[in-house]
Amino acid sequence: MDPIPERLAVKPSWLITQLAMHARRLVFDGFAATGARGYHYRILAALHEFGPASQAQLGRWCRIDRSDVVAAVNELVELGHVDRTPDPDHGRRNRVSLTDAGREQLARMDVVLDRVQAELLEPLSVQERKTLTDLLSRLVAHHDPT
Amino acid sequence: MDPIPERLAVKPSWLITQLAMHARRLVFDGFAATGARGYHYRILAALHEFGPASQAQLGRWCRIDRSDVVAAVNELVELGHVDRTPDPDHGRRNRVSLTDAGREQLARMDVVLDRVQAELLEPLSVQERKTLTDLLSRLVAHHDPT
DNA sequence: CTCCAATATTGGCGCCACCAACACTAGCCG
DNA sequence: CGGCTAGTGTTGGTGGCGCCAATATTGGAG
Repeated sequence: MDPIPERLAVKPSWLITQLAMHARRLVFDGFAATGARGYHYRILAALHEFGPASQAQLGRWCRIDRSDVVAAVNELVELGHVDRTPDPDHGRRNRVSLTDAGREQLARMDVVLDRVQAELLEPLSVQERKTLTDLLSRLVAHHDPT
Repeated sequence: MDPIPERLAVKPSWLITQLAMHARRLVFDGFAATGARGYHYRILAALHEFGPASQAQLGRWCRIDRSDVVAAVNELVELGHVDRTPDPDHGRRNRVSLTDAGREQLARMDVVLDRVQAELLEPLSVQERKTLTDLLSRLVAHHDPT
């Protein structure tokens, strides 16, 4: 019961945004236990992979607006997951770096996210998951000027 | 340049939410020309397909919270796209119905959305689009208890 | 030296989703 | 019939996410 209007149910843009909503809910609920949110994971992941960086660089890597990076880094500093120090070689620039606690938090969030992926794709076979990921990757790459 | 952290790029939940962001942007930009937004289209589509209904019913069909339906219907009434009249058979309930102007607006928005789908899926072949839509439909159905 | 690009920060906006509380109504069931 | 439960409309608030403008400051190019 409570069918979805055909006009919507048929449109890829609807399917994608609806599924994204379910995904965000799963991620949000999972992260809630760790006291974090999406922006935190993105920044921790970037720092872990690329090393210490300025906030502007983090924003470009994570697809987060500079002004939102400020707030997220504030929170991460407060939580002790990152350090923010002035860049010695560059007056105005900050140097954000991962702490040990941040690394641990990242590991915790990875566990959560693995569970979320499994739950999100539960109805699909391994082959289908691969197909879906491939198609999505191509679309994201196409729409991300990067 | 400005690569996406591997941890993110690999996760279906990231791909889906990122693609959803691009989709929402395309839809938003397209709808801007018509002076409407997503909620409006959903409600107009439901009214066109299922006929006049209460606000609570619209919310269930469109996956919109009751309180948000209030605001959206207010805007649609203001725009002259729907009528809101008290349900004669049911004291508290309203009866929301589509106007001629609403039907025309829905047609305009359909044109916009068709263009958006084409742009969104541009890199994919016809067969791939079908595959993607099928996979997404199954996932959405799985996560939508309704 | 001057001008331009980049950086950090503040403050604000909008969409979408969600929740709690209230007032009221309909319908059911004892 | 009376009272309770479920459903309805409405107000008001919260939060995540994405985005933009303005400001102050700094580095580097020309």
